[in-house]
Amino acid sequence: MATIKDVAKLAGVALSTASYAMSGDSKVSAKTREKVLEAARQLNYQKNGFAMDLKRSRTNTIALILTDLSGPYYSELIRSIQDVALSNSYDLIACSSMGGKDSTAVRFLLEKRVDGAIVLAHNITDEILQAAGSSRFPIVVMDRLIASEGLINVVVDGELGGYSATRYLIEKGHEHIAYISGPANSYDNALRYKGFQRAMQEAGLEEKTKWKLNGGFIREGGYKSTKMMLMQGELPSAVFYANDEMAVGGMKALEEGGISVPDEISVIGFDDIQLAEYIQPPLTTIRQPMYESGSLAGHLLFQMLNGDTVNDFYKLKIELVERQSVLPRK
Amino acid sequence: MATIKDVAKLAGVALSTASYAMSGDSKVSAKTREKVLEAARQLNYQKNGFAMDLKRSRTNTIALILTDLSGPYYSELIRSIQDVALSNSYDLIACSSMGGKDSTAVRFLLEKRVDGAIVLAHNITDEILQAAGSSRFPIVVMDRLIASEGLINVVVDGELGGYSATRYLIEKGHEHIAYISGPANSYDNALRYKGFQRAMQEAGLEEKTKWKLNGGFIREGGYKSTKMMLMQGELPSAVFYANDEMAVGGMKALEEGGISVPDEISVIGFDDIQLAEYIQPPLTTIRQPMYESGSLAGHLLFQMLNGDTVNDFYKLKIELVERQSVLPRK
DNA sequence: GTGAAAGCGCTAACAA
DNA sequence: TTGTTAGCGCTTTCAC
Repeated sequence: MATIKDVAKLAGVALSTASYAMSGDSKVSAKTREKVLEAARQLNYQKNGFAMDLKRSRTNTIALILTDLSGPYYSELIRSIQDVALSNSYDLIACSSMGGKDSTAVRFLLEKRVDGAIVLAHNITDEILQAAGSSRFPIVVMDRLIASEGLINVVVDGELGGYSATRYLIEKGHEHIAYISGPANSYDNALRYKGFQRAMQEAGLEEKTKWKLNGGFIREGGYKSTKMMLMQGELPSAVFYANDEMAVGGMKALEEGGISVPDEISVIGFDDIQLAEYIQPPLTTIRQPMYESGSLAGHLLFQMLNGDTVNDFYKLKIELVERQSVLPRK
Repeated sequence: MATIKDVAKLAGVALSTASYAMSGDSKVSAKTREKVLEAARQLNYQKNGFAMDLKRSRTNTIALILTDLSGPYYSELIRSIQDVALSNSYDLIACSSMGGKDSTAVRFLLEKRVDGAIVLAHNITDEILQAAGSSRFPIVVMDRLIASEGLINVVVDGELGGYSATRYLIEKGHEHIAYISGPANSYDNALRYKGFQRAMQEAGLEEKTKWKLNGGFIREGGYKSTKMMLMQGELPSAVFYANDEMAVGGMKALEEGGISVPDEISVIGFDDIQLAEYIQPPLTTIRQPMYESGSLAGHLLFQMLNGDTVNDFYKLKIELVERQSVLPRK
């Protein structure tokens, strides 16, 4: 691989002149620049990114860290952050936190291979985030509340979401409501559940433990826990799935069990994933403002990168999307 | 930010000893190592990734380059590559080629910020790929045929796919078939169209230019071109959308136009995206072996990284997924 | 087992 | 305008 040294030698100029010429510095004469560029072309020269970053100690890149790159849920979020990054002429890379402590994500965070990060990955521990974040390395955290230097929180009001979903069911006359939950350690799930409880208590409704099942936020989990609920005999009149993926799995289980949605049982989800609109019946759900929150996260990150001070906590509102999976109880 | 130098000083050892101690080299005594580790802890030391990469001239990272990170289509592909990377204990980052020449993707490729790449991004030009690829920087290209040192091709048999889809329609008795195409410059689209033409010619069927419309591979495009087709009056008995996204858009247009699928018009797609199964009616389509091709691409990349020689061309077979959007012509 | 020193490829301050 | 040179932070050879 040719280095800038080779280029300089071939062009018959000093190292620095070659460097200046290639970065378009105005102090090199047009003639010299052309000579250098020609030499670079001949040698098929490509600058070494690391050397540059090392020298500059800036990468012009931010990272988006997700639990699982292949998850289809985040596409709007990614898009919004991509837009912000692009308009700030920063590069964006996405990396997965699969692998926990040894993941790509953690290395990027700890070894400062980027200038800042947006994190939405519950398997990255608070300790790592706290160790990584600083005023010189801002991190926007979107999946939990955590306070530390350089960390700022952008979250969606999950409690209100859980409350609204439950309230909506109650207003439709439902009294027996099941809650299919996400993973026990999930902050998001905890919030949604808290909202669920608040609405239930407020309405003087009883929450049955046999109708609280764990679906781990995945489709398969929603399917299995619904099957289990079916086997228990008595059915609730409505089910609140703590996310849409589980609702999709659950509706499949219901269908297989010959239970019609929404005639015999009402279903509400959470997230408003793309599928929600297309599934049969279209799923009533709580929409998370993905684009907005991603956009906000991105803007905040760049403000911090520019040395501006910003608040360290932002909470976004949710919105109920009424479709056809909920019917008033007869 | 503390450097290894600070750590060494605090621990009272030489720079190199500190380095050895932290990388777990066996020649440092346990006592010295402990001293160093303690100092590192005190200083909250984190190694600088770039300096390491620069020195090592290896990054242990591969990149997956996609046109648009937010596209939901690739989730299986990403998953498979993620799996392979993880099992080779390599890091994987995903970056977008949005922004063309100035995109993150191009910088990563040209500046060798990773050890190798898998590319599925039609807006990266052949020239860039050819300039970037070499035996020391392998690239697996999945969206076109291109020969150059260090480049290997993994493609899906799009021509056969286009042929099979069309053939299937013809066997169901359809004679008037529209083709909604992808972007003009898309290699994938060209292939699918070629297959379409072959099947039509073979069957002695005439291809009408008014039934060849461009939908740009996006949902909106499928919607618009279908609207346009509707306005033209005469309808084909079947439509071959060159990808599922366009089919989704198209089916919406058809529904709005009061045309029933599949009773009045049959529809076939290409890709087998997740939605295909859930849309009404479920979409008959050509499945691309996403997981398999991603897995293959990953394995090949690592073989090249290990210095093995591999063939430079692989073609994977497609598969027709029969659902309910096609009916025999009455 | 430990330390001194070279150098990865680049940028930028300084000198000429 | 051009050239010389000092590092950026790290790994690794080589001498002790």
